[in-house]
Amino acid sequence: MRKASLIHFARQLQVIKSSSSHPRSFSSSPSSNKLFVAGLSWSVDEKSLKEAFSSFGEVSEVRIMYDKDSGRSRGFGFVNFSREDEATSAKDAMDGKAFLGRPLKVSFALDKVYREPVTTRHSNMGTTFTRSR
DNA sequence: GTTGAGCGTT
Repeated sequence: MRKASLIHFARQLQVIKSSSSHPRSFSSSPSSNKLFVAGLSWSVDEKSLKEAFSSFGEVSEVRIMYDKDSGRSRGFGFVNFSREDEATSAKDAMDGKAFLGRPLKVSFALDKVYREPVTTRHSNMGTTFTRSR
């Protein structure tokens, strides 16, 4: 068994466990406090997005992806809430709603949170080869 | 001065 496979499998298990540990509050979707927000206007920054989502709960983190070259917004970002019900209500309220002229597309974010660095170790005689992705 | 579905950095 490879290490990367174990990590992937553990992440899958965590999603299933978080879903099955709350049988009653299961709203037919992998609930999370992280929201994926797309359909943003090009001129939307993090502060305006946070101001828009702060009315639904306590926003802990807001990140908008900007282009490395031009520095302009790529039109999507992420909003972190302190509670899952806040994120759920915010998604339910803001999804499909217009924001600065464009219809917003809000959904739960995927757990692309930790990307393991590409550690290519040339040990002696190929002792340890750690390839990720 | 542009574009328009999507799942991101340490």
